Amino acid sequence: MRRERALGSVTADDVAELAGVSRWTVNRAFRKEASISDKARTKVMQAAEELGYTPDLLASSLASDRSNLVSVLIDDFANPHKLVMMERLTRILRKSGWDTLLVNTLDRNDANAALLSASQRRVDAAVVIGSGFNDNDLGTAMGARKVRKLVVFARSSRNPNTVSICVDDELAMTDMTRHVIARGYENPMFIAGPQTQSAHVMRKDTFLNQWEKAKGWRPGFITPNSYDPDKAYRLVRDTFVDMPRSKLPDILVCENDAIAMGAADALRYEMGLRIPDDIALTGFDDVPQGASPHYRLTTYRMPLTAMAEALVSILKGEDNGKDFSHFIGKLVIRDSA
Amino acid sequence: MRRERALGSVTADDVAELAGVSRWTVNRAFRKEASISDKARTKVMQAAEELGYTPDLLASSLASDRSNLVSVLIDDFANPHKLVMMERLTRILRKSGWDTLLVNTLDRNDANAALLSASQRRVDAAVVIGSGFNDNDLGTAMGARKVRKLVVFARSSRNPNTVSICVDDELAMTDMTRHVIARGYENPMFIAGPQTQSAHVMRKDTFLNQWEKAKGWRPGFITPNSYDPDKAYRLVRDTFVDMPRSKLPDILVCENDAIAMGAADALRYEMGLRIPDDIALTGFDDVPQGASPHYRLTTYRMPLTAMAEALVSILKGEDNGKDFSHFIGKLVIRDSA
DNA sequence: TTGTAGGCGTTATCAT
DNA sequence: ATGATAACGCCTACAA
Repeated sequence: MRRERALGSVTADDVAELAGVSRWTVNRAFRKEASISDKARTKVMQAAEELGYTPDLLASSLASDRSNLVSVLIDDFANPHKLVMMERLTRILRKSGWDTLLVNTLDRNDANAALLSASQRRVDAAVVIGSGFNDNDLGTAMGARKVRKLVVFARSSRNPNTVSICVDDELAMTDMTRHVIARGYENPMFIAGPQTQSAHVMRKDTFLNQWEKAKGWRPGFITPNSYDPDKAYRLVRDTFVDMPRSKLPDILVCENDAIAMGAADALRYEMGLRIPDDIALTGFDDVPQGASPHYRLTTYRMPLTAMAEALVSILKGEDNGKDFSHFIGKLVIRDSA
Repeated sequence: MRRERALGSVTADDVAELAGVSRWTVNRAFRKEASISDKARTKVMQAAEELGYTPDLLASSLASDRSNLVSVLIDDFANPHKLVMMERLTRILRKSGWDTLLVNTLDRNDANAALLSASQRRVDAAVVIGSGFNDNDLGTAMGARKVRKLVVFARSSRNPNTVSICVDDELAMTDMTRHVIARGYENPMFIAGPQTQSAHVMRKDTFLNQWEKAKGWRPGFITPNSYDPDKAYRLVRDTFVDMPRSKLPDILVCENDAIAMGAADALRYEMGLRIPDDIALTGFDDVPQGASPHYRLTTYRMPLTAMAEALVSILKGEDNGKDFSHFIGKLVIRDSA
């Protein structure tokens, strides 16, 4: 009982018949490392061309248990750095033969559902980019357990079941702290991102520790509890607008660019302060907007390409337990501090 | 000859056995509109829970010829509006049961390859967002019947094989032109995006036509040939920096926000001009950054949610040939013009 | 409402 | 180097 053929569907059998070979030979012709004679291959390819045949990835995945699919979970689209990371990831993955499933995870519970549905598509790995995924959930969640490989991107994770690909935040922030000190700032304040228990972004602690070590006292910090520039804007305005100028920090060290840009806008447009003359500012991520003359943001750039390539090596199983959580980026010094 | 079982793979058969029903009953339990007794369903669900069973979407897609997968092709990550669109599309699609395959199409040729690989995954539709995809290429892709449905998002397309979901650019730009005229500007210049033969963005022509109709003369235009803020910056600088102030336009009408923001930066930081006092500016898209106090950009917001929902209705086949190329957005008036 | 047969298009494995 | 058999896990159509 043959069902109606799917639209424009040509199978390996059709090609095999036309080429006068078996279906398996057709298949071999389409893979690089197959033992097949040149003659057979060209014959097959010709027939395939003629019929417009291309292998069906769905069937292939089902049979081989490899999907060449990676799902990327993102929970925060207010941060422009997400766009940069997505561009890089999708580009490198595609170049290496993987397609990317982009999942917009609405909230924490949803992340689990997303992981689950990713596993139902048999993704080769799930990559998590964002702060809303905490290590505990990642370890215990039903969805997480069913995914072959779970990768935390651009953030360190202590969960033993996940691999994390990220810069060495401690080293990076130490560089930044040195720069701040070298520039002669004396009264810093840190603006931190979400303070979830287990999203181990070490930047805040590193800055505070390093500063304390160098100067003998521990600066304060505030947080908008998110990486949203608007929220940072409001927080900075509310925190500083009524403060006497003499008490203001001389530099705001921000956990990332999204926060730094919001902070910069508030300082400038709510309080009429000049950057860096009246108050300086640093970020992290090096988003394109931070380079604009509005900000000229001093920041830190992660080696995203290398990090994406690390992901590929994990997918290929060529990582041999290598540690990818200590990438070294680059301090980008501009005018903001 | 049983192959080794995939990691943690539980099939409907296992559940069936445990629940004491047939495999097909298990299957029915997992779909909403199936005729199955409550008793059978709860029994199945319990067994499924116990074994950690979830249906395999790959096998399901293969058998049903429906993947619940949409591929979204994007060719330009410099424009921040892409992030907004992706957020909306992925959210609405997911809510409606579709997963999103994000494809970063590296260049024009690549678009075809991307469409091909999408078809190999049997996506239910391919959605194209960007300027680098021209109607002819899209036409041939469809001609080869590679993709079931081809949707051009946020841009009109004349190709009869594609559906386009977009605002009525003519209406939108007419609104904008009226606003510009009402504000009393007299010497506008248009900054256009890529001038590919078949990317029918009508904004430029509409503005020029409307202005001519109202004022009796046709303004000039320039183009950075892309929606990249940096390129717009350089173009505006190079075009105007040596021009006597008296000859400068009094308003730059830009095809979108990405261009407008680049232009604004150039005017301000290369030429020391104030916006809107010395020269005014309008954009299109209403990206978040345009709302910042740096720009306070007068712009136009598309109804992205409704547009994404239109996509869903197309996927569901509930669109009965409806026309989705005349959505109405909203003029967002801020300080830049 | 439930069960059965056949098929979706490929790949792993073994045999020639 | 090539061919053949048996899965992969589910869905459609039909029968009971």
